[in-house]
Amino acid sequence: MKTKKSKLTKFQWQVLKEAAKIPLGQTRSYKWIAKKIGLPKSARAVGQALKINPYPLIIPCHRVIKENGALGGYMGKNTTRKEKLLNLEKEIQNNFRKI
DNA sequence: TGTCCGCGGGTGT
DNA sequence: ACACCCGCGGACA
Repeated sequence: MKTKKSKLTKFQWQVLKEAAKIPLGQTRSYKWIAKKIGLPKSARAVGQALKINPYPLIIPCHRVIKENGALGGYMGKNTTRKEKLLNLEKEIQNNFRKI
């Protein structure tokens, strides 16, 4: 992927924004976001958008899972990353509650 | 439960 | 402009 312009399309931003709105420890499905941006059938494009997200630190792409509950994929099919990250977020929630 | 097709958009050629 | 790709989803066998 060249992405020499590093400029994402409107669609991409919509997906990233919705993903960024996902509360800590919460999860959303690709379709959920797709519907949110007005394209309920573009779950695929949503996943691709999250994949190419330029700000993985602020875009909780690991919070986005499949509609059937599966983690879908994070790096290929290594859903282990997602599980760990989601579990970590659970701890973060717990920390907030403690404070 | 496993496989196939369709949908929507991206990127490369 | 065309073809292939993708971290899906739903239907069908």
